Amino acid sequence: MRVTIAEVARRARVSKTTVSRVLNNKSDVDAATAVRVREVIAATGYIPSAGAVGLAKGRTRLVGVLVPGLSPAGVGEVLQGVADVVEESDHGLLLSTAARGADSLARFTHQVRAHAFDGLLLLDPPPAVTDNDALRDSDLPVVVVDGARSVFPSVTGDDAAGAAAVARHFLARGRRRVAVVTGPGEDAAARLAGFRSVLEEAGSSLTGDAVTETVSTAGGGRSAVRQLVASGLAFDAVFACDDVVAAGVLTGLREAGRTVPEDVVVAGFGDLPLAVFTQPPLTTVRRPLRALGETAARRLLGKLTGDTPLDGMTVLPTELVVRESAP
Amino acid sequence: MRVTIAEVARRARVSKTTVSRVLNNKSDVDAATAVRVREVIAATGYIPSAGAVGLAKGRTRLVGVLVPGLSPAGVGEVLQGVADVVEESDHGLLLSTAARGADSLARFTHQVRAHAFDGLLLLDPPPAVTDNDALRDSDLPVVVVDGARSVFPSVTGDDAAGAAAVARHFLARGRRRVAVVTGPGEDAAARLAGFRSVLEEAGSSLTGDAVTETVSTAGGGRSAVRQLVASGLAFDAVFACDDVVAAGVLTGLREAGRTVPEDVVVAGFGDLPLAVFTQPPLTTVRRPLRALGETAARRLLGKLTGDTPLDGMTVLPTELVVRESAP
DNA sequence: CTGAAAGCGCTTACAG
DNA sequence: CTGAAAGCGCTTACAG
Repeated sequence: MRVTIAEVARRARVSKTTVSRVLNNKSDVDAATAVRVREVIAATGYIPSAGAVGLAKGRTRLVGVLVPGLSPAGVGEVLQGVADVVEESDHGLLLSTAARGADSLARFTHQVRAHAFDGLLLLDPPPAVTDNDALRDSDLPVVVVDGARSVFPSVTGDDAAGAAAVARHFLARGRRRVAVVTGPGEDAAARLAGFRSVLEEAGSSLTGDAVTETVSTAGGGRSAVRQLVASGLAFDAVFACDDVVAAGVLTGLREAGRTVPEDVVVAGFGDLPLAVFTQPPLTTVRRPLRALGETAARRLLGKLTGDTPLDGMTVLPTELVVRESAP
Repeated sequence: MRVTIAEVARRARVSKTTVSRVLNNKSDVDAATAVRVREVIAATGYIPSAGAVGLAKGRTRLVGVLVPGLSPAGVGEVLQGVADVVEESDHGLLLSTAARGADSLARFTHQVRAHAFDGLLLLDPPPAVTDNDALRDSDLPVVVVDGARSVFPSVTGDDAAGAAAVARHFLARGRRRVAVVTGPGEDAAARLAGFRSVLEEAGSSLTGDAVTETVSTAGGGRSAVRQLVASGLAFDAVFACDDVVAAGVLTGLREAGRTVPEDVVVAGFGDLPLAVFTQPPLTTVRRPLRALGETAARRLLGKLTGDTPLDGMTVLPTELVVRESAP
């Protein structure tokens, strides 16, 4: 049989109220009484029921996390950062996935309405989530990681600065005929913008031909290079807005008989695990994935446990990682 | 103000009992009454408090999942499989990490004792977890994924068969002088055993010199090759018990001036995302990661929602994936 | 310093 | 078919 607060109270010959006081470290308990209660707690291995405490206190000590999916590279790292902070604060992590579209959204909305958690972390949320009525109506504390133009407080990496660092690196190495392979979405757009700004400052510029938009896969990078080569455009550097795409670019260049980094230097974005395994290894931009998760979680918990107000956007620095693809 | 069952009852002019009946789809409710109650529920957007339901029913509708960490390759895939099944069954997923050693374990034990979830999934759990007293004492349903010799019901991949397939592939290609780079741990041992058994059946065998144990990193694979080359052993094939190690083996061979796959063929294990990005891409063994998660979750939920008994070990097939490193 | 009682928001016998 | 009451296991005014 499960031991309850009533059982502890009986054994310690006090009321449940007093046991509760000891449990919650309230003052106003006689030292000797407290000791006795603690002894009984230790002897019985009593742990308060999370559910009952939650109901009585009106909070769950649970933090919800909504992720786009668990397999995409990077999600695990961010989540690890979140978990580290949340676990340390003695909260639980309730994980939800947005992988199944409308169905996922319905489930998620339900959880919000059911008060399944005290606070919420949104990883790269789709608009359907951030515009969600249930979420807006609730006064649930929310922090977004990597959500573009979100109405909620957010934490993100300085991707534009990272892309700018790549551009500067290219220029410093004397590469002037630069091509870009970009993906769909706002993240890629922000990177492209950061990259372009440096080029323009330097009096160089990116012509329309030099920018290829493709899908964010290795296949996309490879065919973008084929297209670039076929167009006859001369280029001695390629910036891909994503490491996976960059890996495809490497393959495409190899097939086209161009050497890397001699003929063409290549840089990616993200510093995914694969970046060190390509041939040659990729120069890329590291996003502080773990720190993004940690920071977001810390801000949320600050709101939950203290009263740190929640607003604005935190931007974490990115870092240029130089490897052989663009030394 | 939050709308409660009492409020719904008041508006529908029935008792809370009746609202509860409608909520839980009990029969014995007048059709017209049920309609009226449902209308009020819809109008108010009422959702039962997860905490209160949990307390009253004695279950949380939460499934706990303990992972070794979120960044290691493969964990995300398994977790995705788990999430798909758990979310579909209308349960929540309470995620815990074993990344912080004793501290993590204490937290985890606490959750078990606090009845924070109705059932538990353990991913590649350390002995400290499976031997945990709190866990054994509780009658919590548990399913283990990839736990060697676990006392709990488990789901795992047929690694030995996968390794055997690699050995057969090598032999079929006429490679007789085979070396193995293995890691620490029982997983690696199982793979080595499967590999070795095929070789012995074929009258070939693996001498002590041909087996190098190293750490499970690219650096480990690289130095293992250096060592192998330095030893003067002749070899025309390398089986690495892990893709990351295999990637290091590739590097080591390149440095030693051996071509892959001409001089030496190489196979890894795991089919991690990086396997397609190495040069040449890796022949390897695919473990059914997502299916492992799905199967484990399905078994656990079968126990929770139905009464499917829980025992024994489910072994899922692995698959040889042939790429250019060992065509 | 301590306890009886009410309350958190539900569900479940029990009685009708 | 329906409701009053007790109960799930805690916490929190309130009174002493």
